[in-house]
Amino acid sequence: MHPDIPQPRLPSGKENDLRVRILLVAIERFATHGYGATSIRSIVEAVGCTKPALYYHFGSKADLFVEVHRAVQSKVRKAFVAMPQNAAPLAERLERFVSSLLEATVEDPSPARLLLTAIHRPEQGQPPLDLEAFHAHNLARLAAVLQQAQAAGEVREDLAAEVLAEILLGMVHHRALELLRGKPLAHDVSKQIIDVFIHGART
Amino acid sequence: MHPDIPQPRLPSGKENDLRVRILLVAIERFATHGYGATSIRSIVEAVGCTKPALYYHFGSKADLFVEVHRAVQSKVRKAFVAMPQNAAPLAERLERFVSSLLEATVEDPSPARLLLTAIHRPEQGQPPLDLEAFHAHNLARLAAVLQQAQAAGEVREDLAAEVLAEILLGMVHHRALELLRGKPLAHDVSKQIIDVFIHGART
DNA sequence: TTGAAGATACTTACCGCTCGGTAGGGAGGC
DNA sequence: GCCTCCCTACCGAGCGGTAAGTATCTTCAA
Repeated sequence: MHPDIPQPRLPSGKENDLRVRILLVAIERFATHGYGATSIRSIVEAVGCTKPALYYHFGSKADLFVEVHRAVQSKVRKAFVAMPQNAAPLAERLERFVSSLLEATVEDPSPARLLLTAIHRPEQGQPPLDLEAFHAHNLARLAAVLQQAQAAGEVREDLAAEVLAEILLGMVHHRALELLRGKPLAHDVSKQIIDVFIHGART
Repeated sequence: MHPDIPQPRLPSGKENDLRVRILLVAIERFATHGYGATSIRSIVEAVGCTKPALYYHFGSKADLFVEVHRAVQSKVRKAFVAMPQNAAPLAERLERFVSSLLEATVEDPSPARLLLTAIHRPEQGQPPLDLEAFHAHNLARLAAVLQQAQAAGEVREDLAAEVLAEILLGMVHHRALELLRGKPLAHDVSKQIIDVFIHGART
């Protein structure tokens, strides 16, 4: 009835305002500084609330971290799921896939930072996350596309599709890591990566 | 003059026994847990000395960390320097290079862990290390080999040698990261990587 | 229509612990 | 007597987490 009144309390109105704000700040902080080096104090200071407010919505630092990962994983998973539905030629499918991952990282580096760190550099004391399953799922998606290309005679069959998928994902991960370090993307970087992956470095 | 006398003090005799022991433990700890999560207390406990003993030999935690990196970088640099002197065919040179890096990592994962972490996940609060220069130097070594192969007509020239070197190094870094996560090396993994790098995934 | 009960969503103020680092002293060789 | 090398004992700061109180909204009996 009075839509522009401050509406000081309650979830219903704007979907748990403070909880969402904490989560967004936490994503950025955990992504930038890691688990151990991110203090609850720094989060609540950035949000503009107090510690018990945070502990009211998230039971502990570990719980908050798990929640952060849950939010980010579901977002990234979509890029991997969307790929196989594309019906274009192999090179173009792979190129779009790589491009979508890299450009999403340019727009918002936090998910990539969070996931790559959690996979390659889990910290002691941080809660377990089962990224193995997440990683395996994404790898399987990519491998399925390559296997399909193997069946069509476009891709060599002496190496398993999983091995090839692992190699390609390695190229992408590495380029993403370089991007996170600050190296800007050339406009045709996805094309370059896929071209080398498919045709190799030979003449 | 008295080379085999115990000589309980002073650097000369056994090269500063305690200092070396601290350094070795610190390499392993910093590599395993990172800078922030490694406490001086845990190091001296593992070594079997006290904090002031450590602070006597290394002025601060940051200084110790820099010293650790200095020791490790000079070790790894050798693998990159040794490669170009090899006069075998391209595929074999690259394969040996990859193989030497990966197998050194199996023997002692600390250097790889330390360097890859410092490059991809520097922590706030940790001292600056100028890994940019280290990374650029290693990349240039690899690029030089590829440029030589380009001149010999073995490698495509539409992509710069640096771009190809970056891609290959990405494949190696990624495989090393997987190794550090626990995925064991297949006996022919270096061959697979180089084969895909040179010939691509196509049929 | 009201007003007490209760749930919700926070606040201020504190706790115990671990951290990097140090003051000051002592043992032993030159 | 001095220098090297290392010890015991301590410091202030920052950490994750909490006890206890408070303002606001919801519910429902009188």
